[in-house]
Amino acid sequence: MAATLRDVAKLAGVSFKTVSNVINDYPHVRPATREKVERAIAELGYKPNMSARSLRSGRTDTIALAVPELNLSYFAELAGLIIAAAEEKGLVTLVEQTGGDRERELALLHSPRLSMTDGLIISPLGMGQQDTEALDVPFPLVLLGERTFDWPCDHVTMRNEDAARAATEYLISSGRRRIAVIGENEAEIMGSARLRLRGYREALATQGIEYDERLVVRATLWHRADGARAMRELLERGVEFDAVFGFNDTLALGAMRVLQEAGLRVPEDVAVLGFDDLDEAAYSIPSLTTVDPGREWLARTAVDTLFERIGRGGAELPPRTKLADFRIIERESAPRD
Amino acid sequence: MAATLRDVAKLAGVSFKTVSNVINDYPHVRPATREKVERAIAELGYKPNMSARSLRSGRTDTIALAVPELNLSYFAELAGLIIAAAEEKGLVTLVEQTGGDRERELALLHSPRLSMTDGLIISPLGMGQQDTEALDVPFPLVLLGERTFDWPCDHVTMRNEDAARAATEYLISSGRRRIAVIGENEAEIMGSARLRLRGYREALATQGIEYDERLVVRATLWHRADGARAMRELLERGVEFDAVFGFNDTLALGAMRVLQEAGLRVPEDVAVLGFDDLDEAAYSIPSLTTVDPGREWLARTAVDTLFERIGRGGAELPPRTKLADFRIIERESAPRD
DNA sequence: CCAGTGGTTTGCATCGTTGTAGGATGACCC
DNA sequence: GGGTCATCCTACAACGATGCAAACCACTGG
Repeated sequence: MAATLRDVAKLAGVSFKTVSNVINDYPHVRPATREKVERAIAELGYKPNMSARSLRSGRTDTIALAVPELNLSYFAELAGLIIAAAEEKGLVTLVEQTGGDRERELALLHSPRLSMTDGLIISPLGMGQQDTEALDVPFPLVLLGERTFDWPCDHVTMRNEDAARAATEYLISSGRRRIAVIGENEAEIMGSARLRLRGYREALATQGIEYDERLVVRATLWHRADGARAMRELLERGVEFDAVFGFNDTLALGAMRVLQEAGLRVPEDVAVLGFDDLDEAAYSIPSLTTVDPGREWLARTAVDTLFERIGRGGAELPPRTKLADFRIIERESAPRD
Repeated sequence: MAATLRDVAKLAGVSFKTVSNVINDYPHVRPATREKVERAIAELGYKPNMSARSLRSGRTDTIALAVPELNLSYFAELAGLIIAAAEEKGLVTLVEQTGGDRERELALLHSPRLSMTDGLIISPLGMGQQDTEALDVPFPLVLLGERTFDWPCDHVTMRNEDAARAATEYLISSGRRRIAVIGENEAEIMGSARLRLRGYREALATQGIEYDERLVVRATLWHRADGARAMRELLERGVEFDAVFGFNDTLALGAMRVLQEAGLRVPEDVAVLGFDDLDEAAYSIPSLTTVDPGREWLARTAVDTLFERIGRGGAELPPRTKLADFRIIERESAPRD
């Protein structure tokens, strides 16, 4: 069927190894020979067989990316950035969706499928500290998006806790006192939910505001519908509040929608603040004040970090943790004061 | 390093071929032998080497998916559905972003990278009829999302034209007469833009409404910001209009945002109708009336179609075109009357 | 007791590439 | 003219799996 090195070699009148040398830019090839070979390659439309190359060389130039769901805008935008960053390094990306499910995350780490890749970037949701051992894998691995415990691999993470504290303080400094949060999820041991909640509580404590758990609404998934549902629940509880901190933009936008349906004005009656700085946060009505967690930096750094480890000597590097800078993007839903 | 068939075989005391037979569920293996082998596999943590398997068997159990950008919610949601559908069939998915760029789309079709996959699902934007030949490729290919010309491969497409006509008629029947459209793009020869515009014009013609090109606003990319920009342009033109048909939801949402900033009420002053039925369309304020193009069906059908062609005999199947059903989802931004 | 049968296991070639080591060629110098 | 040394090219052996065909092993029946 498809042409192989040998076919090209026969046509060019050289040994098939010389063709291989041409393809791999081996320096000692006479220009005349190189040209002859290149003509033959063009004529036959020869393309190297990647499986054979991988088998022989051990490199696949492919990485795997595991995210909960592409349906979640945050992960979709992140995946897009990672795929682009990988491509710049000559890597293609294989995308897996774990649904944030611990079993599937663990299964993925042991999947034979990974032998088709040079390494994995995973954004885990379900795994907890008890799974530390599972991360001791024989291939390059970068953990993404969580400030975790002392795990034996590279992390590229955001300042969840600091950012949540800063966001809460921002709301407080703009005069809000009864700040609800949406997105709490104690099941997710290591996840952002816990860390963001902690940041929120720290800010309250620092500012001498009492923590009221009636203002905390759970949301295990962070779709827009979950934000809407959570806000309805909050309204039903009948607690007073003058601000809502959504643990991500999607939740915040869903919640904002319900607030407005209920006749509450944003930001006059209730300020709303999100987390992620999604594309759409700038275009909601009102536009959403949010935390930019440095997503682009995260994506690029994750790929760079993985790439270093894939290269030779990579296995010897000590585990590294890299933290993105965040900033609060002020928009209409929660003005500075 | 990693264990191979031979290591397992030595430990189990059988030939390495027997181990292969166990792994591939070859029927004639004595239960006792099978168990012995399985124990050895477990003990060594053996995982088959996918590159070697692919090289030998010619199958990779991997498909490639090419979309313009994951940053566009429509394609992110579509990609998520396709990856899930592929996984159900035991396939993993490699994702490429073309940026809707013709050169990159064409380059992809010739990429040696594809020899790592069993087939490609591509959602082209930049390619036109002049590229028909480029689609005559030696591997399974499914074209997605456009009603194209007579191309020599499978299409799975939506009824762009019919749906746009129905959407426009919907607006007309609700009493609107000056219907603006956002998203026109004549550069994209074969794309949805052209087809949706055609459907729009047909509806106008049928209903005896004159086509006014001042109501047509261009948008080459379909991000939210483009919708916003287009709406600003429309407002500056000073033409009257009582409805806006965005060629996708993202455009419509961006436009709606600008409308409201300008003090126009949706739907009282201007009705807004989108296309795609994104998750977020249900949660905007007001919620967005839109066309559901049958995305889930599209994703599943694309994978099924590719899968059939990957299987043996697939090359002999004639090119097929499959059309998804659409429906109009009535929401607040454009009530039925 | 041996040929025939069917289940079970094995040996060998092979997929298309790259790595290693060494052979051929010609230029250059003493 | 022979030795040395780049430069260029080639031969051969892997990489780890699967497909094919043949070998092996009970059994059975004549």
